[in-house]
Amino acid sequence: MSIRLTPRELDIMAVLWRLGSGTVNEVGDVIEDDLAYSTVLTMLRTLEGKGHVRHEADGKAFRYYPVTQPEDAGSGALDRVLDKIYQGSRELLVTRLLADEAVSPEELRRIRELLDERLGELES
Amino acid sequence: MSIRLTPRELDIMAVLWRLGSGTVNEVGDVIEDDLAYSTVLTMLRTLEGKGHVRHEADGKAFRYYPVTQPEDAGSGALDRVLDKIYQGSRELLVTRLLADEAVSPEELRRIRELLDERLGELES
DNA sequence: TATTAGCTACTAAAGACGTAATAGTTAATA
DNA sequence: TATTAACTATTACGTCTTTAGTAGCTAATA
Repeated sequence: MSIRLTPRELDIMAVLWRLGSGTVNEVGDVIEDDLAYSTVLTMLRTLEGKGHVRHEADGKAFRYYPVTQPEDAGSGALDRVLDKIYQGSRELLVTRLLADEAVSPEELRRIRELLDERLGELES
Repeated sequence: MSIRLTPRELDIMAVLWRLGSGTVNEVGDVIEDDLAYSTVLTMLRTLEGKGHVRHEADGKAFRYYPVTQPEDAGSGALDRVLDKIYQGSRELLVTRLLADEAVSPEELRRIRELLDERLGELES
C-alpha cells in the first residue's frame, strides 16, 4: 500500500519539505489558514505517530524533520490521479499539465530535453 | 475552491467516467472492494447531493451519470500534487511520471510531439 | 522567591467518511 | 390475490480527521 496523507497532513509535510525542518510555530506561520498552536502540534504528533516525521529538541522547542519524503508520498498520489482521472494515460495528464498558460517556454524546453534524454537511453 | 473528491468518491466517479454511466449494481461490480449494495447507493446519493452526479430512471433502477468531469476534478487534484509535493515544479513532476520503467518509447515520443506542438505555437 | 513567557502533554469534541442493516415500494409471477 | 424479486429510502454507527482548550513544566526575570 502506498503512503496516503490526509489533506491537512499534506499541508504540513509540504512545509517541512520546503523548509527542511520546522518548529511548531514555524510550521504554523507558513500554513495559510490560521490554526491554533495546539492544532499544529497535534497534527505533528499524529504525523510522528504514523512515522512521517521525527523531532529533536531545539532549545526549548521541538524541531520536526520529515521522515517520509516527497517521492514516497508523490508516487502514490500521482499514480492515483493518473489512474482514476486520466485513466492511466500519461499523455493526457501531461497535456493537461502543460495546458496551463502559465507554463514558460523555458520550462517546456527543459521538459523536452528530459524526454530526449530518456528516449536516447532507450534507443541505445 | 477547486473540486475535492474523497478517495472513495473518486473511485466511484472513475467508474462513471469510464463507463459513461452506471446503475448502482454496475458501479458496485466494477469497484475492486466488495461493497454492499447499500454502500454504493449511499455514496452515489452523497455524490448527487454534492452535485457531482445526477440520475434518471432506467427501468426499475436508477442510472447515474457523471456531472463533474475528469478535467474538473483533475486540475484540482493535479495542482495539489504539483504544489504540495513537487513544489510547483512541472519538470520534477514529469520526471517522476516518466521515471516509471513501464512507459513505452511510443508514449514518450507522443508526449514529445505534444511538447513540440506547444512550443511551436509559442514561437510563432 | 514569585511571576511570567514559552513550550509540551493531555483531553475533548464536532464533523466528515465509509459501511451497511433494515424498512419500504413496485412490478412481475405463481 | 399472495408472494417474491429487485430496487430505493431511511437510519445508524464506528472510525478518522481536524481543531482547540487547558493543564503542566521549565527557565528566565522582576
